[in-house]
Parts: sequence; C-alpha cells; structure tokens
Amino acid sequence: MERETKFVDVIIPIAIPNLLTYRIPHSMSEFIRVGQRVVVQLGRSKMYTAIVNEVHARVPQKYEAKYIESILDESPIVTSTQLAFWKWMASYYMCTLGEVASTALPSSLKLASETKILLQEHYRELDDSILTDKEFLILEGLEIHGEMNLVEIAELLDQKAVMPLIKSMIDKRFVITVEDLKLRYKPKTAEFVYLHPSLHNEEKLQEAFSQIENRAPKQLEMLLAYLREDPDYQLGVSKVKLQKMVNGDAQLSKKLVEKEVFEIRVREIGRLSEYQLELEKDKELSEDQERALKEIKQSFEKKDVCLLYGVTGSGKTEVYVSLIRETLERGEEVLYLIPEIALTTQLIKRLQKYFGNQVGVFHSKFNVQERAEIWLNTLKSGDSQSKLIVGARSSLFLPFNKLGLIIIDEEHENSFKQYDPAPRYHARDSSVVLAKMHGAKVLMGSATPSIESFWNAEKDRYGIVEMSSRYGNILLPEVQCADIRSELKRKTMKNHFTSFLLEQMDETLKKGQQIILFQNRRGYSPLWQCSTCGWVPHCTRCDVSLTYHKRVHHLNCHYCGYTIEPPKTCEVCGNHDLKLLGFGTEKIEEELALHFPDAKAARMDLDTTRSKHAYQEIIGAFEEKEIDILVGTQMVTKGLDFEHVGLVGILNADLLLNFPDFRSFERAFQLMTQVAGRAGRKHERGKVVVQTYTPDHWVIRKVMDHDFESLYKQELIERLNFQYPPFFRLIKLTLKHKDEKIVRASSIDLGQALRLKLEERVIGPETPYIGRINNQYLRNIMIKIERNTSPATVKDYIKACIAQLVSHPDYKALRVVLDVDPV
DNA sequence: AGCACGCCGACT
DNA sequence: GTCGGCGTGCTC
Repeated sequence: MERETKFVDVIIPIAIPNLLTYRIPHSMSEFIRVGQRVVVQLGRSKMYTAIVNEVHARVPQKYEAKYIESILDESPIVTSTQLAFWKWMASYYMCTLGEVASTALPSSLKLASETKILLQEHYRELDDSILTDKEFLILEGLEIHGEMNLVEIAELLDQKAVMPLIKSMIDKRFVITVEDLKLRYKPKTAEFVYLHPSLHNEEKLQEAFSQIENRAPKQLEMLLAYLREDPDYQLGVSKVKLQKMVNGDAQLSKKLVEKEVFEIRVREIGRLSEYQLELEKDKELSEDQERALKEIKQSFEKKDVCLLYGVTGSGKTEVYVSLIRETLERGEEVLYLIPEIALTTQLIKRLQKYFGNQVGVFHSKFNVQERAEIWLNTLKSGDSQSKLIVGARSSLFLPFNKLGLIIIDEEHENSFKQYDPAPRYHARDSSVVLAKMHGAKVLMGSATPSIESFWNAEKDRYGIVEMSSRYGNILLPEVQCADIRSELKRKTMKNHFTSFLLEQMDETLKKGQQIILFQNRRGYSPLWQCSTCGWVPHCTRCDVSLTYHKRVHHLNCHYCGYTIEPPKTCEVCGNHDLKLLGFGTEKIEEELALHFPDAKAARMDLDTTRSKHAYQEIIGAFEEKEIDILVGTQMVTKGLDFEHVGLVGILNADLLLNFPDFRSFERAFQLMTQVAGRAGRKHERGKVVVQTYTPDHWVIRKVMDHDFESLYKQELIERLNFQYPPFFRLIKLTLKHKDEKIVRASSIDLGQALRLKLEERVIGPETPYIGRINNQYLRNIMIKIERNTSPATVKDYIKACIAQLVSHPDYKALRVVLDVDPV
C-alpha cells in the first residue's frame, strides 16, 4: 500500500504572519497530534518549538516542505479549546497566532536553539597564520572558554557582524558550529527512602531490627521514624525530611542503604509548596452576602456574565468563596483573575485556608520552571491537581479542561489590558469569550465598576447584583476636601501638605492609628532643574524629561531606560546651580520626617517593591504596626485590608482629573474611591482627606458622596456626545518611524485611505503627548466604530489599508501598531 | 524573531 | 577601495 505523506501546519511562537507547513517523517506520522509540540528548523539553522495546529495531506505546491525534527510531547499540551481561543484572540486583537502563542506558552515550554561555536577537534594541526587578527582573537577566546555563542563573540570583538568571520573560520576548518537545543523545563527530583524489598516480611524486618538494635541507636531511630511515616512501605519518605526528623546526616541514611535496610529511589517532585495547615470551614455569610449569592445564582440561570457591584469592604471575597466551593464540587475548574499588583499573599493565604492544595497560583514573579509546572498540572486531570487557579491576566492561557467559573476581581482595573507586546488583549473581555467556549459563567466584581460593564448590566446583557453595606455595617469613610488654592493664599501650606491634612494626620497618630498617603506617580516625578533658566535634562531618544532617582543618584528615562549622571552645569545658560524639583514619594517621605519626627514612615512604589519579597515585607510591617505612615502610588489602592488605618490622604487629586484621556474622570473616581476604601475597615469609620485646587469639581463631589451611579450617568452623556465607549468601539493605530517627515506623511496618507470608507469615524492623525520614544517618531490615528457595525469588516479594511501603505517604497521601515479597545 | 543579502558612509 | 553599519525581505 502506498504510504501517504502527512504534513503539519504549525504555530511558531514568534511574530510571523502565517502558519508554516512541515512534512512528517513516516516514522513519526502515527504519533503526531494537534496540540503537541514539535521541533522544527526555521531558516538556515535555527530550531524552534512549534505547536501543531493541523495534520493534513495537502502537498504544498510552491515550495518543498522541510521535515519536522522531532515530537516533544507524548500527548498534546495545548487543548483544542485553547487553540480556538488563540485564534479568536489573534483575529479580534489584530495580531498573529504566533504572537498569541508566544504570550500564552510559559517560556520554559518554548525552546529555541542557540548557535554555539566550538573549536574543530584537530585545529592544532592547522597553520594559524592563515587567520586574520580578529579570527585569531576568536581562536584565543575559544581556547579559554571552550565554546562561545554569537553574542559572546560579538562582545569579545566589540563588533556586531560576526557571522562572516565565523564562516571564514569554518572554511579554514578551525571551528564548527552546533545548534544547542535546550529543553528548559526539567522536572525537579528528590531522593526518597523506601524499606528495602528484602525486608517486606515481618520476620526479615525483625532480624534487621535485632542487628542494629544495640550497636546503632541512631540508625534504629531513623528506621523507626521511617516506619512511622510510611507503615505500608508504599509512599517512601523524603531522604532529607527523614534525616531532619532524627537530626541525622547523609552518612546515617547511607549506612542503612549499605546494610540493605533502605533503598533510595529518585522521584519527581513538585516545585510548588504544599499547603500544610488544617483547612477551615467557609465563613458563615452575612444576610447581605447570602442574598447576593442567591441573586448571582439566579442571574446565572439566564445570563453568562454577572456584575457584583459591592462597596469597598462589603465582603465580596466570601461570596466568591461560596461560588468557588459549589463549582469545585461539581468537578469544574475555577479561574480567579486579579490585577497583578493585587495578587498578594494576603489573598492567597485566605483562599488556601478554605481550599488548601486545590489552589494554584500563577504569578509573574514565579520563575519559569514554576510556571511550566502549573501549566502541566492544570493539563493533567486528576483529583490531586489545583482546581482553583488564582492569577493575573496571563493565567487566562492555562490549559483548563472544564472551566465552570471565572471570577474577575477589581474588574475596572485597566492593568487587565496588556499593552506591550501584542496580543494587546483585555483579560476581562477575553475571559467572557473563553467562558463561552467552556460553557462557564463569569462573575465580575468591583466597588467602582467600569463604565462599560455597568452599561452592559444596564442594557441587560450582564446580570447585576449589588452589595451596598459594608461587612459589620461600618459606615463608608468620611471624605473631606483640603483646598490647596485657599491655603496657598493664606500661606498655610507646608511644602506639599495643607495644614488641614497635617492636623488630621496629627490627630490620627495621637489615636494610635495608621495613615496611608496616596500620590499618583505621573506628573510627580522628581526632576533636576536649572535654578536660573529652568532648563530640565531630557532623554536623548524620547521626548520626555528625565526623572531623578535619589537612591542611586542618577537621571533615568521611564520609556527607554536611558540613564545619565545628573549634569553639574546647565546646558542652556551654563549655570552651575542645578537642583531637585517637584516631588516623588521619596520627597514626601523626607517631608514627613520633618513634620512627624516620631512617626515611622515607609514608601511603597515601583522602586521599593522591585524584588520578589519587598512588597510583602512592607505590607507585613504595616500590618504589624511597625510603620505608622505608608506613602505610596497606585499600589496602595489595591485590595489590601488593614485594620488600623484611621486616615487616608490623597495628595493631589487634580493630577488625576486633568489627565488628557477620555477615561480620566472615570479613573480618577475609581482611584480615589478605592484608596478611600482603605480607611477604617473593621472597627470604626475612617477619614479621607482629598487635597485639591478644585474642591468644587463635580467628580470630587461624587467621591465625597460615594455616588458612583450619578458619576456613571453624567459620564455616559459625555461618552455618547463624544463618541466613546461603551457606545463606540475604538481601534488605535500608532505609526512609528525614525524619520519624523515620513511618519507625518504616511499617517496623513493612511488617514485618507481609511476615510474613503470609514469617513468621519477616522480621527487624526495626531502627534501623541510623547511624540518620540526610543528615537522613533510617533503619530496616532483613532478609529471609532458604532457598536452595531461588524468590527471584523472594519478590521479587514484597516489591514488592507495598512498593507497598501507599507507597500509604498518610502514607507518600508514604517511600523504600525494596532491596539483594539485601548485603555 | 533572527538571519542573509545588499546598499552606502567613513576609514585604510 | 573595503569594512562594517543598517534597512529589507523571508522563513515552510
């Protein structure tokens, strides 16, 4: 019988536009499955892992397909549901499948080969006078290091193009190259002690006992410890653990192995720590929580998505716990999504108390191996695996078998939207699609819902359940304004503090309560400025001023990372008197030391929480009341429950309100309400002081009244008038090029092309607030589409226009970034 | 993404 | 004149 040659279309996790077709060797053809990883060669030598998308027998007509090198997995590691989800995402967010795969797969399941340069075995017999100086340098390098990769050689020579040199050396037979394929995921193993099989009967065991009984009490102790731990000789005991139990060392267990009392087996173990403590019973729900739970379940009977709108401190988590419990009992999985910075040990411990080892955490601060482990655990179906995944937006990509429920806590948070790199997806919106594929329900929770979600609820697309009283019936905090403008007039401002806020702080500290000060990072960055002419050092690659970092005493660009020593002289007027301007959290911390010398202050921002545990340490210290005043950026607004916070201060509300963005009011309200919610939780009503130049601003009034709904109504009118979401969908196009003229011209051309069909839906092009990043000039075009038109048609048209544009010879190097539903 | 090819400036 | 930088196109 003629054997039919099979082909696979594979997804390579890089940004290439199409799937590629490879040929399957006959020896592998019966093992190949959709969703498996295969190793393929791309280009001259480079190897990649790719995911099988389709197995077929269509012979490619235009090229000779390469063979796949090998199959990596016995069974698929990507499920068919995931593949469908990836395809939806690539199409909706206008990116390639490869880009989705690249984001979706944990990096240790992806592998790419690296070219290594080695000396040829008999190179010493050759005449090295035929080598050029540079080649000789490489030879010496290789003699020292044994093998080197291309980057190392480039560094050695301090030049970029090294490939020609390597080629010449290969021709001269001095070196060879090998493709080093690294499997980056290795299961972790440990040694386990088992009773030696020869002792598996009572008599022999007794014999062994009597042999060691008198002469080796320590060995006896270890044997007894083992028998206590593993009475059936089945499970084994970790060698390290056993040694610890009896305060013995490796020598001791080795002796017992030599005597054939024990045997050692190496076993795969998980990297994920196990929850050891007793599980707690779910908390009894309050009347209000009970009602909310019932209403959510009723809503799920008719609708797939429900919005839980509950004020800060209303106890949404307990309601989630009940729903999670019920879903798990049905044998279905639960995904609990939270913004990255809200992913605290506090929350995880709380969930582990109820669900123990059923909780799996997926976190960007986990290392690559741990992430691969969670992925593979999720894939395996079995009782011992985590069934409740808690994680940030990327946990959406885990290989779930049967999702029953997705919870999106702090639904309004815009960190659910990924900006760079593509796919620029919104985890909240994508989760609705994923849930549909699994037949699962989505519960979105927030004290300050996004305008979009609230509107969806109002339009009856989502169910909505309200919780309007705080747990234990504590009142919402009292919000007061401190008028910066009038205090400036009366000259009662002390640096960045109004006398009103200082008084309130003093009172709070005297009562032994804690304070949180919130300061928005943007616009507050400390600058280095000439005191004579006002000149400020700028980034050489981006149109932004450089930010001063006191700790390391240098100036830094937040966009491209450019770093310099603070200049000693002004570049404009030559003056030598440059000084610090503006204030960051550091400055606030210093001022606090002046006003409250006895209070202990700490700050929490990106700088102080960079390391894996720093964040937790600050939170811990604050919980233990080792810190009186916590100064922080956005981070302090997220899901932290502290018991003794009497006062929250917002240092400058105007910076939030004046942000040039159609969402600035919505966001300002959310931020202020969320941070205010940190005040006075368990015991008494807390206080909030909002410092502002505009105490009569309507948004600030709404914050003071805790009135989300009237903010929503007002905001909705604006959104309709100015054609913004939720009434219109937005697609943002950013054109990038190193030549400003080309960006300008091409963006005008693209605007015109788009307008042919989309007409007044095309806004711009315009130069963004920051017009140049990393030496690339930027121009934006915004497209506003009515809800009722097909976004797919519009997207196809946009793609066609862009393809047309970049085919123009002048616009070859033009990059167009597409952002669907930008936030 | 990463690599090869080809064009063009600045150094021998 | 050539080396090395960088833009451009392609990968099954």
